[in-house]
Amino acid sequence: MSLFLSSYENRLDTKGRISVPASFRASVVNENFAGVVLYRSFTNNCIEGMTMSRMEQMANATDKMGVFDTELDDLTAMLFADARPLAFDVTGRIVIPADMLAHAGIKDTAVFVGRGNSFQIWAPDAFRQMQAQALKNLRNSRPNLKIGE
Amino acid sequence: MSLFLSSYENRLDTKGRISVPASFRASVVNENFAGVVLYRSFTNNCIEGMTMSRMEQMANATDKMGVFDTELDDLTAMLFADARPLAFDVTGRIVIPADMLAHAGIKDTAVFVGRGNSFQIWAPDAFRQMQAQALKNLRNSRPNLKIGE
DNA sequence: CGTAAAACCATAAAATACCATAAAATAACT
DNA sequence: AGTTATTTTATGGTATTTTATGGTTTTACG
Repeated sequence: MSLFLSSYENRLDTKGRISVPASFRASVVNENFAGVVLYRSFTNNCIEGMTMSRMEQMANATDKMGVFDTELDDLTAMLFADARPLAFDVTGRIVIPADMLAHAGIKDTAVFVGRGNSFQIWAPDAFRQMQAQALKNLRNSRPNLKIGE
Repeated sequence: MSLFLSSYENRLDTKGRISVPASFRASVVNENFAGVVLYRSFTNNCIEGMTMSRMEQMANATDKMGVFDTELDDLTAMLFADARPLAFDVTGRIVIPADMLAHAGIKDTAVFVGRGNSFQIWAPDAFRQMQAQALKNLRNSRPNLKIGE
């Protein structure tokens, strides 16, 4: 799976349609499902997005942690219940459900934000605030991510 | 992956295109993605550059640390959201986005600076200043790099 | 029906592919 | 080695395609 990188600010039209950035669509082009899966973020006022196959990976990962693991109950309850598969139309647009837009405070413009193996959708001002804070945090304490060989 | 070495000063044309040094392109020739990934440096007024496969390694590293790991949130928020994959054109040029040029203070000329497994892009004067300072620092306190047993 | 969703059509701007050339580097040949 | 021939590289301009976005028509369906 190719990565979701960079950020793109697109507009919703009167019918609620919004173009998924072309480069994001390219990350999905080899998938069985020609679209993305969205769910409301647990941690931020934003929408989480990923490919269907990654959703399947997460289902497998929860299985590995034990089918009756109580800690995962809440996660799976939210995650899979809230997740909505949205197919692209012919020009690469989706219609984001109204409750998701409300959760992220999105009105007429949204930012698609690359997160590597997944992505997020933010309201523009909330996104810029989050970015500024992240940069601030990073400058205070550099995280130790090792790549190795 | 072969190393990014030496420094090259190239010019941007009116459309913002700039040739990636041939020797840097040679370092990417075996990659799936024929281009480089750039992001704004967190610490310097310059642009960081790397290969796509290195970017993928970072995504995999974050996955291993846990999908909902909070420690990496800030890093991934900045890194993947800001990273831009830029494919070479037929003659080996890329178009560096305007916000990145602004961040590095680049106008019509830029310096590609080898950094081993990665590289940087600087405005010429800022680069020379940085080099001078680095030399000064090195003369004051020699680093203790040991090779072999 | 009437309403929502999906399919279809159109277009300006932005991104990318294409073509051309001079300078620099490399190779070939006295 | 010195000169010439060939290739590569950096750089410039133009043409074509893609993308985001808007509107309209048709289909699905309660």
